[in-house]
Amino acid sequence: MEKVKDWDKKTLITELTQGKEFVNKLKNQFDPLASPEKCDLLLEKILSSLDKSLSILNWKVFNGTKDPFSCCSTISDLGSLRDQGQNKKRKILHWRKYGQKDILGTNHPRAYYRCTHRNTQSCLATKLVQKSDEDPLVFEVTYKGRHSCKASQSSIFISYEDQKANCNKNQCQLKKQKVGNQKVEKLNIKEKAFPFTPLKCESQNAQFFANSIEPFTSPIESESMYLSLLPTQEEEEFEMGKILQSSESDRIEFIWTPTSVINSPFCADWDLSVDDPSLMVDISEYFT
DNA sequence: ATCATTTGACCGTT
DNA sequence: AACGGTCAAATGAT
Repeated sequence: MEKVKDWDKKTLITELTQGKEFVNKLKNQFDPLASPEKCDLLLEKILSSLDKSLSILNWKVFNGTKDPFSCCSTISDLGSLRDQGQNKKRKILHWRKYGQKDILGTNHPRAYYRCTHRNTQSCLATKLVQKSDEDPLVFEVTYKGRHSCKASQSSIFISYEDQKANCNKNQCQLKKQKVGNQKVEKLNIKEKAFPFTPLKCESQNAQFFANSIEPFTSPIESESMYLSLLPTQEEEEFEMGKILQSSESDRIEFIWTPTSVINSPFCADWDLSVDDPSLMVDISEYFT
């Protein structure tokens, strides 16, 4: 874990240093002979460095840690995550599995999850997780309903833009579509593209994905990852059971371009689960 | 002891 | 009857 922290810190310093260098270069471009293309390129690089740096810091912030370079975190005010660092207290996850089914015509079973606060706060959000038949590295996560629990009303979120930038570090695809007469969100996660790849990918972990991934309309904490984005106006209109007109144009699709996994500033953080036996579920056992 | 997961049973829909 | 979704007792983990 210490190595991860150091690595994380190094990444941040590297990014900021690079950014500074780009700014200096850009400064030198301010002569009448400099090409606008070169300036644009430098600007892009600067923005990229800043984005990456912010991603690191933002992750730390919304992960509830006081030390920006501390990997283990607590969101105690939400009563949702307990410190897993030194003491081995049980983590309270946001999702609880309540079933698993083999689905006709698919190669992998479908797992059913509901919000942990279903009974205590009548939160009816559920999600389904199923490994894709087309690409065994992809997990299809379908979200139904919105969270109404306290955690969902927390104000610990970062901005939409920052969150989206964070998501850019993952290779994922988010669709909003209709299943039956319900609108749901479908999130396809390519597990190999997950930023904790360098540390954790060998022990591919379905349970991890199932428990950690949030749709951006569900602003709640997650285990080791925070994909939640603040809901847009459009998302606000999206409610369970609310039947809206559906057409191809009605379907919203975000495709985030993959970025380097190894260089991702997120990488350092994904180690949270490494020492967590609850996350060490053999994926082959789970999905075959 | 408490909380989470597993898994067969059950139920509603088609 | 078959299927997908949920329940709940048994089991496992902390």
